[in-house]
Amino acid sequence: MSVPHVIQDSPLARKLGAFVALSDEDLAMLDRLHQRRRTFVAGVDLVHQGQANQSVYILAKGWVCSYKLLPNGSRQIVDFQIPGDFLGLRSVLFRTADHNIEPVTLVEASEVIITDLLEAFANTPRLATAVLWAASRDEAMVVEHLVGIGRRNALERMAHYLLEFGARLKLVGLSTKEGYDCPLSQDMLADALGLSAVHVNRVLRQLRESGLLTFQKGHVTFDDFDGLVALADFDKDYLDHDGPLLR
Amino acid sequence: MSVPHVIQDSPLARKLGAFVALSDEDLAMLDRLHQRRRTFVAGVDLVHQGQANQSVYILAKGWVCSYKLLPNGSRQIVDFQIPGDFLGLRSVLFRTADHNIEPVTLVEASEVIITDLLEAFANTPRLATAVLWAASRDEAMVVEHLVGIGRRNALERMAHYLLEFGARLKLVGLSTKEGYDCPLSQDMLADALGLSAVHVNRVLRQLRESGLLTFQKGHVTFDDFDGLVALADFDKDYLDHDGPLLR
DNA sequence: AAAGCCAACTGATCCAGATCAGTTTCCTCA
DNA sequence: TGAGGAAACTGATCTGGATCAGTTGGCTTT
Repeated sequence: MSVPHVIQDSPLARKLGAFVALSDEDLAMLDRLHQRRRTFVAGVDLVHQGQANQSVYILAKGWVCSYKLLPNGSRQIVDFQIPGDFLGLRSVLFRTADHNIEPVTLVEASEVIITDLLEAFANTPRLATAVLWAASRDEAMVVEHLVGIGRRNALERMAHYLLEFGARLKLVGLSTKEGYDCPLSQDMLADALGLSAVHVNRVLRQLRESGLLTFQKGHVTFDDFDGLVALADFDKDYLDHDGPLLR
Repeated sequence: MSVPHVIQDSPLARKLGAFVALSDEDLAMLDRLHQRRRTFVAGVDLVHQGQANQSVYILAKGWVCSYKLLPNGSRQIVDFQIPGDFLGLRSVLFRTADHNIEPVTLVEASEVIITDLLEAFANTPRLATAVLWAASRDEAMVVEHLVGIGRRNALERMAHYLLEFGARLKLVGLSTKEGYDCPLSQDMLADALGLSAVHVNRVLRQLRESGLLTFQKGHVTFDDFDGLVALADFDKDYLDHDGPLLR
């Protein structure tokens, strides 16, 4: 299909395209999946524990978080989703039904009926491969998160986490070496990193005062990128190795 | 196939059978996958970070752990595998290549060539479904582990973790309400739970002295199962809900 | 322009768990 | 049978981060 046409430029297309060369058909298919656009306001749960969904969402704009509540009142945020990420992909494939999903900001997402998705996969296997690759990358991030909470101190943990967002956002064109916009409150960071909000505040100050990064007014600025990478022992490659084995 | 035959009773067959009614064909297929039996000695890495494998293993006997090393010398154990679990399933499907795998004990496992596995899946879709279900359950356990490290104190964390092993082992007939054999050293528990070995020791003593559980000489005994469940806020169901959505 | 709110920010104090520096127990093997 | 080694176990001390109890600053609402 060398007929010139408008190239789709959704965050998802960007992300997948960074690892698999997508054909025009693939792009067209992605486009079709983006039909029914929906909007969600911040703070209202999208998915509750135990809910069995019949559709997936592709995040186009805004941030979302997945968390679990403990009966002692505390909350652990397992992951954040940013534009280009799938919401609920896993809980559609399986009855995972295990955590809540809540928009952090005003969110725009495309609803995809599960059958449409499966059909798309059947017709464009390369797309399916790319999506599976993305899913496995998400899982690697959860593991890295686990390692961070288990064996890194607060400073390293924060540095690593904020660098990781940088890498993820860069893939969808929302971050540069300089920094990125980040709508997370210190409370949310605390619940993600297993820290108290008070300590998050101090750690952020410490990072700022040592000239490594500044997180203020919803914006993260890398003041000394290499210094941060060294402090956090951040492996720039782990989020973008060369794609899946299956082809 | 109502012809009487010897029913296969590998741990994997047991585990999968607990959630999906496997036909005789399914069982026969599982049997065939168990052909090439191999043995591994404790302590020698099975898979190193970055290694791309062409085969999977089905654990038949012994325990294995998956861990990551940090440059500061500490180790975070991400997960343990017990009989009936797959080793390296994920890193075959994708170039995940992200953590090391090391036998904790003498291990017996069946090597399965990736192509054989995929063929098996194609021929016995019910089996494929069951395996996917098991994989998603593994992922849920990693998330639960993350939550534990992030938001539970040492005592709850330990109680929860040991209860989880109980539930997993029960599925393959290696645990009862009374307890189970557990080959893990206090060091390994420490690296899994994000604690120091010294503290693991004290926590274990505390559990013993409060009459909840005894972990001695490689054996875990539940002295007060309900008390433990209450302390750990353990959801007995989360490891055995009713199976996958896909059929 | 005052009232109300929420997130960011602070200082003071506390404590769970780390670290250090051992001792004890048990198991193996020469 | 006794020497060596690895886990298990201990007491003493230290500390990273939690908790408590606020204040400050910026934004909305009326």
